[in-house]
Amino acid sequence: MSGAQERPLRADAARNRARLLDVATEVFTTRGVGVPTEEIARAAGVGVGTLFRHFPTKEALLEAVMVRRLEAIAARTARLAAGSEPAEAFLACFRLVIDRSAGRNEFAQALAAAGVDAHAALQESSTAIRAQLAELLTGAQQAGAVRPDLGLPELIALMVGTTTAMEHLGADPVARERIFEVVFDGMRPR
Amino acid sequence: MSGAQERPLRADAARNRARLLDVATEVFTTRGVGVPTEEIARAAGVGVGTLFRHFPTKEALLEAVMVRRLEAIAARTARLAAGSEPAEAFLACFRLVIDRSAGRNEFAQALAAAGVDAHAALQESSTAIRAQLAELLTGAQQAGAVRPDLGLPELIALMVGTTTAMEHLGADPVARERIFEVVFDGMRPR
Amino acid sequence: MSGAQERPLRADAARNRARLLDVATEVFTTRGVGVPTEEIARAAGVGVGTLFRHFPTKEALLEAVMVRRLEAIAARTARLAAGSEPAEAFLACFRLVIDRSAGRNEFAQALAAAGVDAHAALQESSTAIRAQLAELLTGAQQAGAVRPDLGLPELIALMVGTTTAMEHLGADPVARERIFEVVFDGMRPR
Amino acid sequence: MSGAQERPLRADAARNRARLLDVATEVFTTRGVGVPTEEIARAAGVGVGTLFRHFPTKEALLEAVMVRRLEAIAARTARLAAGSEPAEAFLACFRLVIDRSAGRNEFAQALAAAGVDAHAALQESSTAIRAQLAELLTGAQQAGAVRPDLGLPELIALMVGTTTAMEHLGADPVARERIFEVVFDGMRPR
DNA sequence: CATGAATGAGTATTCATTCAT
DNA sequence: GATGAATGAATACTCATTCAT
Repeated sequence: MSGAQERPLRADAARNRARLLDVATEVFTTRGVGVPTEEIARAAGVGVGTLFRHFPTKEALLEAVMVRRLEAIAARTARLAAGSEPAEAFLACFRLVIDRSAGRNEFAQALAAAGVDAHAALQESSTAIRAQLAELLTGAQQAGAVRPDLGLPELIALMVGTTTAMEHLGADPVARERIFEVVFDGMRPR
Repeated sequence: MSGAQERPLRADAARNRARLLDVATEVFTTRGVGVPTEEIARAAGVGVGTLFRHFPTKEALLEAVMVRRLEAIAARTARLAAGSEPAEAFLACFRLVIDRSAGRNEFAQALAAAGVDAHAALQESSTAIRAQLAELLTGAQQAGAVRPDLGLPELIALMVGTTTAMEHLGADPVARERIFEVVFDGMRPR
Repeated sequence: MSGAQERPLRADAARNRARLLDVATEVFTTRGVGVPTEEIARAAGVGVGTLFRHFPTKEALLEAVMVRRLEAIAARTARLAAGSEPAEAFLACFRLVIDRSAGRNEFAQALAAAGVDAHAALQESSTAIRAQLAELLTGAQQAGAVRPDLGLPELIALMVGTTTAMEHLGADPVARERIFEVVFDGMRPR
Repeated sequence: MSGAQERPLRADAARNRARLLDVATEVFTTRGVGVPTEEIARAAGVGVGTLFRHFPTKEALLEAVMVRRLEAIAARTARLAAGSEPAEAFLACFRLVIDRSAGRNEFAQALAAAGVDAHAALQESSTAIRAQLAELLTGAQQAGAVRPDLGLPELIALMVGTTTAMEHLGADPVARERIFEVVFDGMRPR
């Protein structure tokens, strides 16, 4: 499904790549994208050279992290869409995106920004998710569960906005749920 | 409450300070906080030395910019609160905060950062706004226009989130209005 | 005569700039262009930041060094051209270029390379010298002292080549003089 | 004279070594010595590891390339010396060296670097050529075709210089020939 | 033997901040 | 007070060389 032909990658190389991605995800998410590459490499237990062998640019690393996130979301979304009725699936997916996008805002924003600039891989997986979202949205609208005048751009904006809101709320589950209620109620037809 | 007594500041010094604040607001808002101090100074028509005389740190400059913004919002809010009935005032104020927070998100978020890390001056004006918002919120709730279980933290989170959402929508006024509708509808009692 | 309007430059700044140029000339000439910027800065008694304030790029520094050399050569050449008869002036100038171009070859080559790629300033002073050389060449040819079929490109190639030859000869003055004799004899009409 | 006894080298190993040398010659000549080892290995169709097994150092690779060149020149020179009269042989050999040294100058200069710093193998083949050149030179001088006061060092310097000159002239065959004429005329007894 | 992943010292450049003019 | 030159720590990225697979 991906256009590039990658050779299997040696066992240790694959492990390093994975560690790098994990560490980068954690670090970018909690401390922002300003963290030095060297620190990421150290945290992953490899030298900088290794980091740059796997990801030729810091930006490429960031992109890879986001692609992985987006793909995870897309996979879950697909499962949700398949297993429930439209309205439910739509809301479940909305929650999913919010939960998975948790972390530093500058980071989460890339979800939407992807559609605008971004490079190949990101573009691709971002497009995939957008398509899924569009379908879910239409389904929920046809089921009468969501206001029919809400477009995909607004939906994404609401998702990004909700993510940001959640970040500022911290962990309090009651408050978080209240935010979801407000947004979900607001999206219903009047 | 602040320990230092400020002497009146010479006329030209005051003018420089004001220009610096104006330019910094513009620059931080449109291009983010990553812009070099030197560039800000140049745009304001002064040397870097002057910038650092007025604001001992880049962070201090950023803070000053935000304080000014918050104070402007507070003033408007006060006027709104005085001149309209509670529910209307509440919504008008919500819009106001969103519109005035426009620009780079990292920036707008400082509103909420209040209790967390911010410095004295920011703390202070942020607290002032929070008080006003709390009052407006309570008023709107007593008037039956807003769900009674919505707390101040959730309100602020919604504001920050809405700001973010707006940023991602760009200028399209119809879409922006739709976001407002969703959030306002969602805040109403069920 | 130079197109850019430079303000006078503070005394210390001028001194630093000059030191930087001197050190860079020395270092590039004797050890090649691979020498780290930091070392050049240290040798000039300034921080790297200062180096980069004066020359925004390592390449810019190299260019400045060469421009200075070229300008020095051009000035001397002009004086030579004015004070002697064509044939003599031509040969004197040839010697001058060789002597002034001494140093690491990669470096000296830039003289000719200048006409090909190079940036504004270098281009300019390089063009100036080329014009002078062309005039001297023509004069010498009309005086019957140089083969008439020798063009400016060949002349410059011979200069660069002679410089290289001299480098490989070291300081032995007799051998050096013999090289000059060979080249000068060779340039005479047959 | 060299202490290590080399075992015959497996067929594929020999092939790899040869390919490496060919590629390195091509690459160093056309793009300079700054090209990364990895790229050379890739172009030769082997891994870096293999490159470093055959040549323990990048410098060693460079040296090997030059030795091969020098040996090729030496072989041709020997044939020339055997088959023509002294004066002709001398000039033909001069041309040969120039033509064979074509390419990046830093490269051609190794010829002269002989007595200065070079390592064993280079030293050796360089010395061999020098001996041949000395003989040819003497022959030409005895035949009255070359000024008798020209020593071997000057001859080599002239060769290196001529190579450099040629590089700066590009491909124009007429101009190149003119350079040869100048140098050859210049070398004649007065 | 071949491979290519890992390493990490080394390099150019930026930018907040200080201080001599 | 204002200026802008000087500073140097910090940072992304490269590349010769080593070594596990």
